[in-house]
Amino acid sequence: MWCKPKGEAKLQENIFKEYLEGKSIFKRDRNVLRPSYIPDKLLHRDEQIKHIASILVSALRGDQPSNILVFGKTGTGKTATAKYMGKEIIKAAGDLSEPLKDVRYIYINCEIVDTQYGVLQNIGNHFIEEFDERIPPTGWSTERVYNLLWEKMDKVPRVVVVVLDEIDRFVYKSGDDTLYHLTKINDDLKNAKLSLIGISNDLKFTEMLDPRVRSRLSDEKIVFPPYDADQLKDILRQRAEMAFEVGVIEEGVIGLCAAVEAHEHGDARRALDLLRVAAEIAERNQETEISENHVIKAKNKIELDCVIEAVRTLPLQSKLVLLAILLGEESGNSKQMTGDVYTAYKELAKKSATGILTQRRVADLISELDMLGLVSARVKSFGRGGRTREILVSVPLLETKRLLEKDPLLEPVRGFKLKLQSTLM
DNA sequence: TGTCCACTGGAAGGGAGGGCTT
DNA sequence: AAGCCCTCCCTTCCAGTGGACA
Repeated sequence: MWCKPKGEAKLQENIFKEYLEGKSIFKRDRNVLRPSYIPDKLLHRDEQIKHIASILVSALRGDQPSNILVFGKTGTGKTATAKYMGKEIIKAAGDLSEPLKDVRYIYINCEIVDTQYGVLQNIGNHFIEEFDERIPPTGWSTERVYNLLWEKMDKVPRVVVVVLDEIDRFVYKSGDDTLYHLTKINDDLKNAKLSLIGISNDLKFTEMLDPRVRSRLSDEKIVFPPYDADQLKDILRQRAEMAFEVGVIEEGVIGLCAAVEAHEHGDARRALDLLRVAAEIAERNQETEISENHVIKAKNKIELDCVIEAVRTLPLQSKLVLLAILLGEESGNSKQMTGDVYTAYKELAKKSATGILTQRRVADLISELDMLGLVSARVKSFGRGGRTREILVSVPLLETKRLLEKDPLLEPVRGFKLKLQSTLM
């Protein structure tokens, strides 16, 4: 039985009091500042919304809309628009005087569901009422899932729109077999019709597709350009009005948030995060106004939090590789090669009593660290010195090392120093 | 111009693990 | 319990690469 010590009970009673009693900066649900919130009106995306609507309207007539590929960098409103279109089309289908059409709009984030089986299972489970049971997360053959999905989907006349967000990730990871089957499924369906919307931030991914899939998938292409500073300002202002009381935001705060992100990426998602975190910092300090200073603090916090989260969630072997790179840098070798890192890694792996991976695998892990932005690894040729990656650390050395050494599994290598120095140059 | 280095990066496949069917 | 299927992580193999150097 767990008992509360008396003193602690008193502390717990009061611990939130000062924060609860302090006036909140937020008017209501602060989630309106989260990128996942879809407002009733999406700003500066009229053209794209109209274009998609002109294609999807076929669904409301019971016909198959053309497949669509949507391109644009992160934070340009692709996902928000896709979800918004989903809300609108379901609403429009419900408003039809003649309730003849069953329109389904299925959104799948391929960053989360990135296997062939997963995508088919996810679509299939949207027709749960027509199955006797759910399709299990694993265990069936992909063919079986596909056949069942096709059979159940085709039971009644309907139009199914499947949105595959981050479709490029899915193709890179699992190939285009599923897309081939999904784009071809209409040949076999008698009652239902399926159309696909692929969302990608990589314009080149279609090069990887089988030509048949490419031509079927990209009936229509829509590009989402990055927002400029003025557009970001409008978006921030729209959300700020929903989120904050009047007078909470100091003059210039929204402009600064927009300017920072417009300068770097034109990314609305990050601009909203910046504003939200700035507000949270102000609130935590029990201040009643959000100032430009809070925005600057928020920017630093977001950057550091990203690094901390990325490092913390790395698998053990990747942590060892990153630690090897940090230790190499610490020992004065600021431009390390794959060979240097592998030598250091082997020492660490030996000491930590984990299995030692091959150099081939470690090279892949270095690429992954590069993709996460924790290191910068560029392939460089040194002539007779060979061709290899030159690896530079992109994160604060000491903080990251300290963070890694906190991992209990890395306890055996805590305080480890490299004996070897690079022989390069 | 050919050689050489130290890899890179693609492909194939093994094995473990998780979950389902028979 | 055995067999099957899928995914993930990893190894092994090997052709290809870019630029310095002889």
